[in-house]
Amino acid sequence: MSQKKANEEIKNTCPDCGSNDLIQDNQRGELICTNCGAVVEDMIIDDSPEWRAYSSEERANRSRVGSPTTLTLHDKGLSTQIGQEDRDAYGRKLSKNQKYQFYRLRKWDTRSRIHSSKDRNLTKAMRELDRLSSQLSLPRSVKETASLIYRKALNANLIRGRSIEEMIAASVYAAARQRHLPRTLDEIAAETRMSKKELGRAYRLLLFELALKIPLADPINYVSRYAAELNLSGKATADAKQMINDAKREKITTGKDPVSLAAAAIYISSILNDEQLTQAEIAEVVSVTEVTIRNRYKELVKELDIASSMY
DNA sequence: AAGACGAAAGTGGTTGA
DNA sequence: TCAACAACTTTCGTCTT
Repeated sequence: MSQKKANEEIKNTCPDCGSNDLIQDNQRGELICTNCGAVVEDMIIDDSPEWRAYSSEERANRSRVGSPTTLTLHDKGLSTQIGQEDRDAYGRKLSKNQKYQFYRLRKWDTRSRIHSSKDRNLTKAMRELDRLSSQLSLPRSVKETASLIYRKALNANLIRGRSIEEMIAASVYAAARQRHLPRTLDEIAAETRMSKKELGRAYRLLLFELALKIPLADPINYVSRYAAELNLSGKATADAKQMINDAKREKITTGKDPVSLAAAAIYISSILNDEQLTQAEIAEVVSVTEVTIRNRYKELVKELDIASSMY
């Protein structure tokens, strides 16, 4: 029971919302509130046992049972289910009477599991989240974060009157940015049935109502992504990032679409490193116009005195 | 002929009176 | 609520390689 002891040092209520519903994420070393998504504690130590078993008896005693809980299932993956087989534990067929009993049990088991409208909503929402995040090939961390944001929105009664799809998409957008793997509004809108405009509106609602703290989209994150897509060398990618940093220092990044800045930096860097990409190629994969890339890159060249290193 | 260039006109969103 | 505005887009004719 030395494990219990270690855990007593750790908080068990969320300072943000007072919920006791905290889960420990040992991969990231964080204690997270499942109600509002706040990180209650970080840098915690994974004290789950690394058990060894020397006999089958020990193994039976020490096995850990069940799958890890996950926020992407509406009940966090904790529920039990009554099996569909009409047989008892010994594999014998059930009598007619028993069969009927089990039918009713199953029915009520399902009903109680998915009973509240919130739960029903979440069930649908998590399915949609699954679909969307795999379409966008988003990693698990983003998915979990999106799920947290959505739960928070649900608790704040922001979903009623709006479509689940809409709010899930907005949550995904927010989560991707929070995790520094931004997807553009366009990319997400393309995978859903709504416009960039509607998505943006839903996202702003989330931002405002939930007071989410989301870092401004950093062009550097887009540089990594798009440079990889354009097969730019590591050196050229690093140069492009450096360029963005210089641009930030020169105050010329505010108000500009971070995507177009990334595009311009990639363009310049590709030329400087003898890996010349055409404006059209870049425009294609980052989905801004050539004209915009031109404008941005002219500006960068001028403000950062890049011309001198070109000749 | 492909790519780069930039002018002109239009769009959607933000800001400030 | 309206007008001004900045960023971005679309389109297109022209220059450069």
